[in-house]
Amino acid sequence: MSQFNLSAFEEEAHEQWTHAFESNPSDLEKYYLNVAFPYPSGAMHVGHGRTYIVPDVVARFWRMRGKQVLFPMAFHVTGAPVVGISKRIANKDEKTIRLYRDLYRVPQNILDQFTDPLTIVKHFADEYQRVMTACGLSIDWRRRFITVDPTYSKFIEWQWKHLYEAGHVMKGAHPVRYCTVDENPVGDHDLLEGDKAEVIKFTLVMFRFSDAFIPCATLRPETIHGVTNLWANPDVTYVKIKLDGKPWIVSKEAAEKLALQDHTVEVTGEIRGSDLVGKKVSHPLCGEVPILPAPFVDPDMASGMVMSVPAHAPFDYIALRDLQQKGQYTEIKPIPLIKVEGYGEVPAQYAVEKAGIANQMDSRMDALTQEIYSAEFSKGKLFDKYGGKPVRVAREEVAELMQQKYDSVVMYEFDQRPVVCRCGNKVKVKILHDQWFLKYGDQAWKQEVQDHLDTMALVPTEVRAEFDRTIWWLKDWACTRRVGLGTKFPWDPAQLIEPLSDSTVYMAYYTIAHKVREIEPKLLTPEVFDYIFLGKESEDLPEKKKLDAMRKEFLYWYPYDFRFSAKDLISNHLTFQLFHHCTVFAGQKDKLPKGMVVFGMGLLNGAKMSSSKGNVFLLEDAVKEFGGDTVRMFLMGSAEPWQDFDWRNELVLSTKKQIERFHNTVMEIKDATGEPHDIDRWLASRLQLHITKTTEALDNFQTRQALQEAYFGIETDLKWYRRRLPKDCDGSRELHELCSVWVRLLAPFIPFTGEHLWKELAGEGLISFAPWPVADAKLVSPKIELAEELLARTVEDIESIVKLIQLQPKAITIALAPEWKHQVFRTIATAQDKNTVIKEIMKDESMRKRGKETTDTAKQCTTLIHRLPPHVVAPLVQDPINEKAVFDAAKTFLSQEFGVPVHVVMAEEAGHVKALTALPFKPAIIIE
RNA sequence: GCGAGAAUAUCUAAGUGGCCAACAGAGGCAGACUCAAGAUCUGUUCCCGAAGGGGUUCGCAGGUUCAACUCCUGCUUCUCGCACCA
Repeated sequence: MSQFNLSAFEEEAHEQWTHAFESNPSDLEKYYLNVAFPYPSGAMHVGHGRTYIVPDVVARFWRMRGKQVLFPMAFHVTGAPVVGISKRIANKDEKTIRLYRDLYRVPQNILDQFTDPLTIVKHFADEYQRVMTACGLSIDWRRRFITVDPTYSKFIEWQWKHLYEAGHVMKGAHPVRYCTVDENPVGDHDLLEGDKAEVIKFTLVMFRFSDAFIPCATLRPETIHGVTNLWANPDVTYVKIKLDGKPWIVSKEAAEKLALQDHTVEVTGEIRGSDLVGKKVSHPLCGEVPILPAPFVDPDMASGMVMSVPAHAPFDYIALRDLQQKGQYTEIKPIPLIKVEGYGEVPAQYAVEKAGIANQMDSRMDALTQEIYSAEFSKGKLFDKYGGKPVRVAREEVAELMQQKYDSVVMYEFDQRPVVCRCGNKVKVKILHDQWFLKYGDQAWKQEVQDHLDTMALVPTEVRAEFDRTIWWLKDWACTRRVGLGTKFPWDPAQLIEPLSDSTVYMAYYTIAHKVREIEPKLLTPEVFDYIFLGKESEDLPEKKKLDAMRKEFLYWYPYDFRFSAKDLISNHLTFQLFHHCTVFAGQKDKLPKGMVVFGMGLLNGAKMSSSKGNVFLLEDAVKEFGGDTVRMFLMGSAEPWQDFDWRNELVLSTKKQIERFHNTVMEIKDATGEPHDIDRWLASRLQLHITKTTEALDNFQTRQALQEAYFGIETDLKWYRRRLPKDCDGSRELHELCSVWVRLLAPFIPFTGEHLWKELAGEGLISFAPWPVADAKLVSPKIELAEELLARTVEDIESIVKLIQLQPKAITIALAPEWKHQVFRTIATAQDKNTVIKEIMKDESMRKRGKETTDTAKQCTTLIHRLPPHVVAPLVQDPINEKAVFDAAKTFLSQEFGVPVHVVMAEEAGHVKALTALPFKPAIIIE
């Protein structure tokens, strides 16, 4: 007799699985699924577990359904993070070392080698494979690769050649966050502060000051007509510079920034802010305006000089008001120039006064500024004397004018500050040259992708909106890098292909990964891949025989059926890969991806899993502690894939008990020898339903739903079945078939236990390849199920009455409704018009004779019909069951259940008032 | 701020107009078995009830409907994404 011992089952199964899931083209229909490959920079936690177990369950399901399934895996090692990690380890950074030594438990001798980034990813790639195998993932490991393999690099080069030829790769300049100390662009994760800051474009409006220009940065160049003065900070020292040879006056900080933004900057002198105050500058369009003192002007914000438009900018309005209240500059009046509905003559004044704002410190100032900004931008129009154009048009025109006529430039600046690098230095905006882009901003390309997306299957359907939005939101993507691991950029070998951009068509590479290795990398020209993937013939192809084999693999497997990934990849990777597929396989619509399944996130004890915070539970530990099947079943059963799930050890523990219970039940009943009873037919009928529902659920990737049906659904039925069996019988020989079905339905979820039980059941071969159960329509009997439901409901009713009256019953009588009540029931259930149905019934003379009894019955039946599920009412009308026969047959069972004699009579024979309440499907119950 | 979702009993969670006091699991409580613990099994787990019933519920406030957990409107709260990074 088999004892429940998960780790023994696991060992048994692993032995048989070693090469079992290596998959080759065959005569069978294929099913190709894949998952976003991991970046192995650390150990796997249980959150990763689900990401890979869901596709495995699906893979196992389709394999059992007779498809040739390909489930490959590889490792993404390109990029910068591990380079940083290796540096930190080399620098003996305590926090990093603790993470790797203590949490990920990397042995010291290996940790010592982590100063080399490639060693890190190779170490964890091996670990990933080990843990994935421990989880029972049915992966074809022959196809494993890492993204710096020379052959893979060749494949990337081929892919990029196509992108380039399609005109999607472009060289350009690009503003980036830049640290002048590190002399490097700064990514989100390198920021101490300001990760939400965006780079925005300021127009510099040029005011002439003697022989130089003072540039004022603004987002609203169209308000130039309303400038009444400039603001300068009297406590700041400004510098005179030559910007590209032209004399300017800006803050010191601004001079440094401009130097990073494609300009030559030569500092020629200094001038104190206080020396500027009171002077006049000439307005670019007409006349002169004064420079006023303003301590609030931040030299580190854009040019360090501000133009004041008090009619439209609340800050300017208040600053001016403050000065005027001290009796200064009273001659200056706000000059309105934009008309916008609902903001009076002078919008800034109107808004400030309406809000009752007293001074610049008011916390509502920002919101107010934003409000006016938006209102004017969307609805505002310039006054006729200034051209009468909408704000959005005028803005462009003034910006244009400044650059054409006044040698103004665009200045990039953050929309909020401070932005601080990890090193503590302030981050600036730098324009990077020799930067290459993928033109995701290209409208035609977007449209191609959109057209294809519309034909794809997306699970869950809600994510479609997010994909749609991403496609149109994507802008050109900087696709080369200077640091990290990766493939050299073909058109500039000093740079590397950006890591997200090198992992977009690799699903096609899987189809040949194990074979392409046999060819020397240097022979892998673009022509070779053109032949394999596109069928393009060319002269002198090397190793033609091998290429043909690969071509065959590709044609057999591609396109992939489903790609699985966590939902945070929608806005980049998952959409990128569609762009790339559309280009590389242009003109071959049948090679484009067919579907995607997007997952939710993982929580640990209710909190987000995070390696850096130490809130992780390592997958390997989970498998060791609870067993692979337990981890699988828990992860699949606690939520549907696209929902967030929460890992809690207590719950996992009870999952293990469930598997044990399943194992023990199967072992108990599989060899039952009893003769089949009527209830066996019921059980068989129910089983077909569970087969159908489990299959449907897995068809739709609903792992939780499937598990509910396949595990709990069958278990509950089995309980009722065993309760219904005669005392001396512990099951019929037909239970063997039930066990066989049951074990197979659960095999995708708990394959280790599955393999073991399959052997115990003397099943043929491995359960991993056993045929998936198919519901047999001949075994389905709605009538038997309905009769059983009647019985179960009646038993429930009796139980609840017995409990309520707290009497020890001596006998139970079940009184059945007479035929005329069934007639009433049927008439009401089928009635079109609920209002006239009673009249209809009363047309019958025998009904009329019963008078009130009939009307009461009609009312009760109406209520009852509402309460019964449709699946009960419908058959009751079409093909009524013989209640007498049902209860007569169950008499023994009923008296056994309640320990008293049970009588079954027709209501009119009962001679008891209670009997009169009998209704169809709800017999009267008389307890004495 | 913008975009995409979510809110159901102690927890996880099913439920898209009448099957609903609401599937299932976990947990709690009571009981059986046991010397005992664990495991297992049974009952119970919003309130009331000595006859299968009644009452109040599914974030908050309204609305549509004979009928709403389910549809509509507004509000509140939460999660995810907003990129040059895997």
